[in-house]
Amino acid sequence: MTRPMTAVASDEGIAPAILRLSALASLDNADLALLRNAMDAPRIYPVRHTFLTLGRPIAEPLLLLQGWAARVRILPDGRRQFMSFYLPGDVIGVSHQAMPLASATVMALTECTVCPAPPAPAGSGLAQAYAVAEALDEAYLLGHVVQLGRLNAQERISDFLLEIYERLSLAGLTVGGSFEMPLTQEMLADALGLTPVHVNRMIQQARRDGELMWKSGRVLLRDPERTARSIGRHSPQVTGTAR
Amino acid sequence: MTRPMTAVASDEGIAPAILRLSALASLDNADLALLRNAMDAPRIYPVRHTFLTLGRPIAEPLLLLQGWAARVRILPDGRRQFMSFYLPGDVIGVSHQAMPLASATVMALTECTVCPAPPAPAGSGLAQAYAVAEALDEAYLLGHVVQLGRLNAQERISDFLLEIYERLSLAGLTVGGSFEMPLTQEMLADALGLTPVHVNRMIQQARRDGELMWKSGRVLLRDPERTARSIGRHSPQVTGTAR
DNA sequence: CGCTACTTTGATAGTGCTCAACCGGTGTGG
DNA sequence: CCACACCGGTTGAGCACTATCAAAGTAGCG
Repeated sequence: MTRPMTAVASDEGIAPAILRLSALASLDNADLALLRNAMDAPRIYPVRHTFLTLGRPIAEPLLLLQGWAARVRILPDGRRQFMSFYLPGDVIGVSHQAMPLASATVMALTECTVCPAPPAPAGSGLAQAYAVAEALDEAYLLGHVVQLGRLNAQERISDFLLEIYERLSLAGLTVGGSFEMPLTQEMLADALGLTPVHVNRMIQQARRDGELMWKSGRVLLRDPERTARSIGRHSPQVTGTAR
Repeated sequence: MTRPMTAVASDEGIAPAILRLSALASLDNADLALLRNAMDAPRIYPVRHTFLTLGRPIAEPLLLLQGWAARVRILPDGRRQFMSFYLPGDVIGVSHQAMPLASATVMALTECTVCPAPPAPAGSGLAQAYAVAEALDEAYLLGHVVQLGRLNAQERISDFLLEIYERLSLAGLTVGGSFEMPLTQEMLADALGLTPVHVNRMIQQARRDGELMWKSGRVLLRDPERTARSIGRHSPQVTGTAR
């Protein structure tokens, strides 16, 4: 457990989160006020900070403003598996239980800026946004199961990058087909159930195939549409209204 | 879509579901009355019935009384992946959205008896039971990701059978270390991200190792504790109170 | 400038896949 | 009552994908 630093959040830091939540449901001024208010108390945590620990109580849900975090499980022999990722605008630690215990450990993969997720009034747009976010979360988790179970290495990497691309787009964090990718190839391997070496080789092949560019923490997908079609990817759709 | 048959549910049909829910939270007489009442209108669906279809609206949550169902995804080229299983006492199609769309297709793997899941009064034991059930569901899904990502074939099979054993125990559906396993090896393969042939070989090896017996739809785990230890399995724990 | 962390490369091994065939039980119809 | 079909389980041979081990290259950073 590490201590937060008090943050002087610049506007560009919190915009993605608001943008993302707005994309999930229409937020009115009251909702936005709640969010802005909560964001007045941002906290910054360093890499490897543990937000939640498997089996320990969940204090309060957090809204991720900046950075990446992930649900992770470490096996006794050291094998590691990332189960899902949290990007700006995602909510960490929602539960509908009275005394919830964390169903997984959540760890900061980069420096992370967070704030408490403001409780949403029943029926509000914000409540709806939370619900959609939760449903999306599950949809991505289901997608991850399919990835691991039935896609080969090449397909897993493409599918993963497409998912991230799509999610970051909702938060306005993509420029053209490109976005920041703070994960190392080793982390990617631990998300995709592969070894770092093999991930490296498949990425190089994708590069040779002109599918993507990947340099110094930034990924450019040459033709997301085509790639998506080639691996039969279809994006989660969990609400009748949004998008 | 197939038509339900009207059922004359015998008591042994609904007991497992009540047992399971009671194991998740303490239900009072009002809760039990709600359940018993809902169970008065059981419906029986044949194998391969589709309860929910990916992207289509969810009508009402269902309580599974008898049989097995699963969330499944079929890829364009025919590859199939089971993402999670529903056993007696599980609730199919919970959502916190206003107009929820199914995040996956749910299909009956055996003949299934279901009834509408009675709406739970806020704060009731039943509501708590639903919440815990939902959390458990997610915990098992996370476990599935780890299985697929970081366990080898042998470990996946053991882990899967242990999970099923544990879940059926909650519903009182195990006798000693044995329980009914209606899945074919092919379905198991589609759950574990393997081929049927390889599943077969690994099962035979487990048999030779004296780890399990598997005959005519019934599995006996010789020493669940030892097996669990050997693969470092630890059971989900998502509530401070129950169990 | 020298760490350190990350990426890249090579050689070899092994787990799990593919294809193909056979076996055994069960249910059905002649 | 037997023939046949069907489904699920079993077996064998060969191969491909991915892992493993080891080492070298590269980039950021104090």
